[in-house]
Amino acid sequence: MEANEKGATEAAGTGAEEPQLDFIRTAVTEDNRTGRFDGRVQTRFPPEPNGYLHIGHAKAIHFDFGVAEDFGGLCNLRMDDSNPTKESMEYVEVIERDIRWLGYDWSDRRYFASDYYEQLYAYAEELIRRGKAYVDDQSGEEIRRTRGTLTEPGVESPYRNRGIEENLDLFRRMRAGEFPDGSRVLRAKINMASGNINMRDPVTYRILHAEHYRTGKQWCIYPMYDFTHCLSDSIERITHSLCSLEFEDHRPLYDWYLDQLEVYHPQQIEFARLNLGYTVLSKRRLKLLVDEGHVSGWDDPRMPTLSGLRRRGYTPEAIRDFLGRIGVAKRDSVVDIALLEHCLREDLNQRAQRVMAVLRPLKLVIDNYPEGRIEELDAINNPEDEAAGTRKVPFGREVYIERNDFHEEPPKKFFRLSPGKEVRLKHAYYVTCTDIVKDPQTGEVREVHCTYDPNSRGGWTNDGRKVKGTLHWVSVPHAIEAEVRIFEHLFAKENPMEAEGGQDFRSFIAPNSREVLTGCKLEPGLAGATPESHYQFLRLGYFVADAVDSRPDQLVFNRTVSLRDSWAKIERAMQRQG
RNA sequence: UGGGGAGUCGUCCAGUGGCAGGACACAUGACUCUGGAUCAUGUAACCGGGGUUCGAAUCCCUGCUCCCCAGCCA
Repeated sequence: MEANEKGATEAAGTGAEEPQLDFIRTAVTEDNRTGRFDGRVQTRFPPEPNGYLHIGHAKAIHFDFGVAEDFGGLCNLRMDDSNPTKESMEYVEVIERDIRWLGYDWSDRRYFASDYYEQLYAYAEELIRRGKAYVDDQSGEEIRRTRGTLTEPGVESPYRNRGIEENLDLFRRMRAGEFPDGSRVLRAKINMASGNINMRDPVTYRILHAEHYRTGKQWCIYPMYDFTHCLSDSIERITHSLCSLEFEDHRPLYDWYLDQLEVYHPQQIEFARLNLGYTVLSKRRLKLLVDEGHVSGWDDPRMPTLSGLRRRGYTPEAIRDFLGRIGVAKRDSVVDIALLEHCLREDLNQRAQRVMAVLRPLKLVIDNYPEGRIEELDAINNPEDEAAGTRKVPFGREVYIERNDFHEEPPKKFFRLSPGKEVRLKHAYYVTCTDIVKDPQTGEVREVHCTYDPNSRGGWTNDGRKVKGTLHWVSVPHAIEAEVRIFEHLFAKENPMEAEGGQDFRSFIAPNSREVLTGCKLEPGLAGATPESHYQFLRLGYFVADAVDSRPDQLVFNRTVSLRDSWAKIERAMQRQG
């Protein structure tokens, strides 16, 4: 029992107290206690196949599937597809792939609202027969105008009191395709003066001579969300219909349709959707980023989509851990992206193999090391996992080190390589900097010379010497080359939605959120690395072989997340002090 | 100014009449062949004002602030 996965965290302290249930599980528990649904729990995850799933959806998935599992129930996957103009099979396939990748299973319970069209139509006729719906001949413009405002009631349609037979006839002819798009709608007959605008005779069916990706040209009228959703839930015998806060004032309508039709009636429960710092979680806005080319696609490693996170190197375990930690409530909130990154590092730290890679190479020549001599040194694969074992890494007279691991004039507290200083080459030897070769034109450091201590083989001596700095390196003749992509947050502002003065979230897109480094040097063991394999590049961060662009003979790595960097922190602090 | 929601450390989530707690972040120290990891410690909050009560984050009154709703989108 992983408490976090179950959404029930141990009470603080002794752990002897009752587990703390979130407000959803508390409600479900109460329903079970009273026998409201005969102790049955059935949920559903209802995406519309009009875009890729993002981590906000993952929160919904986590609760939809998690609540069902906790109470011994089931969760359906249902494509909420009642708008033929926006949906496609491509999205259905990606949605399924991403949910599976996250680690959830709907077994054979994949449903489509579009499979219920015939039954929904029958329900609509029944609504008419009960005098609870009417065909309105007004235009969209007229309907909008007569809906009223937030403070003024709407006015009733002149067609509101048509006879049942006339309504039935008209509705059937709508279905038969006798009328053009927008000429008529079916409306629920509720209350044009309601303070809740959703209840002011909401449109239930509209005419749309559009081809649907599943039903083709079979239909030219399509049901609206509120009607479709509650009845789909009812048809599937859902007990708890979890959704986000903005549907709170749709709940009276959800309940109204079911009550009027006197059918099985699930309970809708709303919770706050996820917001994350430095990104946007809205399918509409993410689609804009894709369509306008701000990113390379829905799976761009900077995107908060599940596909993007996966390509970036996020693991499903890390994401689910995160989802378990953020909890659920009804207040709007913005979760610190640092928590997501923390969960990722924690997961990868346990299982990523350590390797050495130099991203911005600087040649280091060990003058007293015999020319042509090669040693195979032992390197630990993962200090967190002894079972991961060791590997051999070739070492010789010339190695690449990271350019910023050398400073001719070291700043305070810098204990890496600088003239006269001794550092350790990880797994190898102690070296002491003796000389620098500069480009006569630019003054740029071309190579660094040093001597090594033969007694420090393996990176250790027993003479009590304090060598604080440790550098990663790659042997020059053995290095393989790779492209490495460094990513930063897509937005420069923590809450991109706080745009002012006619601007929108796009004005905060960070200009350099993607940096491509070529000619990076990797230790030879990385040759043939398979796409989507995770590594820790020692001292740099976690990296993943890109699923799309990396080839065994032409490697491309994405930086998933950097290691925590306390040196960068010190640098920043010193900068602040001037 | 109609209707529906929500206000607890910097952030997220607990606490529902009895010492306001956890996680992340931040800070300090220990340790370290990754300035990683790990360990220890610390800083830090109940939207305001009244009231009830021995006692209020919790109950009552009142005010304030924030979010959502006027698609033939979901």
